Amino acid sequence: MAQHARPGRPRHTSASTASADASPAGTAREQILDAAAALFAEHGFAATTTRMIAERVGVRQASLYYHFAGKDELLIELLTTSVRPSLEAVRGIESLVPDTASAAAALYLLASVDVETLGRTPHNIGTLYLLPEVQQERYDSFRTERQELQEIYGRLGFRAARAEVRAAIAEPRLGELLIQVAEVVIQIRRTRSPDAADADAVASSCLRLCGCSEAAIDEARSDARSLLVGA
Amino acid sequence: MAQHARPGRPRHTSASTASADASPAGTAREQILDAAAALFAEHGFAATTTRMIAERVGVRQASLYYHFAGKDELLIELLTTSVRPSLEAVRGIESLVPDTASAAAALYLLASVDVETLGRTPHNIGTLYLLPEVQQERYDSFRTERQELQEIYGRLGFRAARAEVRAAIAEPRLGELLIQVAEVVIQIRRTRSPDAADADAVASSCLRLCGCSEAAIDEARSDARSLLVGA
DNA sequence: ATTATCTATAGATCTATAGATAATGC
DNA sequence: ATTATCTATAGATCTATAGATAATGC
Repeated sequence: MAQHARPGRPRHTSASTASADASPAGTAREQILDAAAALFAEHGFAATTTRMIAERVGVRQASLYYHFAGKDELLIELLTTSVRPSLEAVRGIESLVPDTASAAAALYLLASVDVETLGRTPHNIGTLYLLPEVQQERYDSFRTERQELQEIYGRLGFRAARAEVRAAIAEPRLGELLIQVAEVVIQIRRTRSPDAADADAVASSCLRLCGCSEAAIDEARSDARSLLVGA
Repeated sequence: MAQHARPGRPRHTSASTASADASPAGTAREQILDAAAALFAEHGFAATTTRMIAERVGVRQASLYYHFAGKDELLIELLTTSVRPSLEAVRGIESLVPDTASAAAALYLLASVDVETLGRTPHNIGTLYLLPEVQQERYDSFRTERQELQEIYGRLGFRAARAEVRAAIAEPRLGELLIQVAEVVIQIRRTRSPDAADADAVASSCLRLCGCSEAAIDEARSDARSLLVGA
């Protein structure tokens, strides 16, 4: 085993590592978070028991409590460390994009980055935001962040939109629609792995939904690529 | 009480009806299903206990089992009786629309009806399809139906799409995107009540996503209305 | 007699804590 | 001595069943 020998009583180890899973270890803490993420995403929060998590890691149920105060803390930690950074990555795009670039290029870039991020998170962790439990007040701060992302979509989309669309759909509504389009990746991942074609389809769809012409979309796509290289 | 006196031991009745809820009764069975729908949608399936359901109805927890074999049966019944019919309502649209009408009008109509239905179900019951539990094999038949709806979106959308879009996005992918746009209503209902402007915004967005021009959208909107009147 | 409820409770969890133990590291 | 696990278990549920009971209806 490449596992570096560390202090502490050894694990019970009964066929746990034998599982064909890709469990490249990491610290015990990371292993637990990874198992919890996979199970929360697949079964939901309430339906996932601490025993299920422990079994997947290969430790006894009670051992989780050496690393975490409780089940809630696992979800909080996952929302904080895995989902929040993806929002922050995206947050910079609005300011990063120079005024000379079209809003359409910025929106294309935003959607691409968002889709890319959601598409690569382990265990489709983006689903955690959709869990019914996260609707509770208790998780307000996380929903506030999604709200912020939605507003960025709204602002960029509104700037990119053609006049008729701006007249028909208010900015906040446009934000709701665009983030919804980007999050199709979460649904896609339930049945298959999204690829580059999906990323382009989603980003282009955001622009089409704003009423951009095909020529404008082609331009935005290539502008977005040069922005990405320039950064 | 307008409640018609029926056989059976009376309920314990401790301030249960005092709750400010709109509980226009109906049969006990209906009351239980209504309570379950509200709680499943708000807290999820696993996090909702049979005690919570019983309390909302105003009966003792064990009394539920006179009407239902178990908690699972409640979810099955809700998926069957409340969600399935909305799919069936929509299913007819594809065939109903005469060939003389544009595919764009048919897509506009489909999205409008879908949004209307999702927008009016009690307790935003459309969320039930999104519960993690419904991903399990056990509920395959219900996901198959959503799949069918998605295929209808794909076919109509592909027919309505302009050539450049058909070249860029395959029909099944288009279906995924369009159903995702329609289901923004479920998200909207978490914070506010969707209105007619939302319905038009969603339906128009579906057409824009297919690359339709504003003129084509205006025409589709008015054609959809006359189709609705004609039926 | 039939119906729809109730009370009481068994059996199966599930979360979290207490205290023991088997390693490493000084 | 410190660390990370283990075993054992308390206390709190939660689901579902058994059997009693309070109505109506014949």
